Amino acid sequence: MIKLDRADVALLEALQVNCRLTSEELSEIAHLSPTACQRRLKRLRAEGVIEADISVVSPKAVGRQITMIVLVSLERERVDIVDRFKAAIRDTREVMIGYYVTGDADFILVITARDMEGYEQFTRRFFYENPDIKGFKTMVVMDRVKAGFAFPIDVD
Amino acid sequence: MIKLDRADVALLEALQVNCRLTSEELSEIAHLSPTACQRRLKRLRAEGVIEADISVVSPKAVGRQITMIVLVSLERERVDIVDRFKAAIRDTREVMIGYYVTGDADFILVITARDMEGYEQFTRRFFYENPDIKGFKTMVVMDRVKAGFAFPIDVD
DNA sequence: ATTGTTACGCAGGATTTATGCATATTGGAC
DNA sequence: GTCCAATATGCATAAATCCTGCGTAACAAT
Repeated sequence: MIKLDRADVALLEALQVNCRLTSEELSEIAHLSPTACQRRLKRLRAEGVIEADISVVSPKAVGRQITMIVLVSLERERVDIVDRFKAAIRDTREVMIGYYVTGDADFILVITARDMEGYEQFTRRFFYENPDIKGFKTMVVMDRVKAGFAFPIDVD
Repeated sequence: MIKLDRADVALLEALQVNCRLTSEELSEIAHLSPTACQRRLKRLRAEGVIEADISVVSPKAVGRQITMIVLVSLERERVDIVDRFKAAIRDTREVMIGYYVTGDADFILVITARDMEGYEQFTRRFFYENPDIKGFKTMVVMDRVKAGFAFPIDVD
């Protein structure tokens, strides 16, 4: 785990919400000069603390009308099967989020599709044609109440 | 739904992965001048197609060792109760993602905590003390296989 | 205390973004 | 098809922002 001071935390919390802030704006938040802020960000990105800087696109605005939560159970929890499914998740662009979990299912996925027909086609390709999968259960997202990855960060 | 041409799509798909690309880099992707790319992004942001530009921070790197998926069931599916819980989701920073869903549960949440103790404290505050909640079920995330919001976008 | 390392702020250069203008393209009416 | 208004484009340039080098300050170890 990386050692973070108060300024790092302030920067990270701000950037989790808006990563297009200028160094000037960040300097006000972190109480450092703009240059120091830049350097810290450079370090935080190099160290993998900041994993990515991404734009969140509204699925609905671009024609992806449905979002599905899918609980997936595998035939067996063997390492090779798990790893194979992890790779499938990473290689499949319709899968926005994929977590390997304990509990009711082995994996939980968040998937977008144009419509139900699109989702059905996806299930055919991704689930039914995959012999590693024992079953899956779908929940339709009716409202993306909150979609982000921001969380509170504590000073070390 | 917003009308998107090939260039818009190329831009959006690139920015879903990396929103720190320069206009020059984007111009190569979209086959437009850098200025035109800037204008398109300005429009896409103004129209809400791009909802946010965010940095994804590694929870583990900053001491948030556990991520939980929580299925929440409400006492009743009355509008006021649902809206109240949606507001609670939005107001609670530990909740990174919150979807209102059909199926086994009413809501599905993604929550980070420092450790099990931190998660327990959170459940006390957020679930047990909320009379609107009938029950909740937790799944521990063992591997954040894929965490992002990128999906494929079709040309209109 | 000293010393070495790391981080800082400042100044200035390099790069990127924003803006205004002229021109090109597109969409709608006929 | 033509014509015209609206919209989008690329270019040039101004403004803003980022990056780098340097000297100094701060910190950690002894």
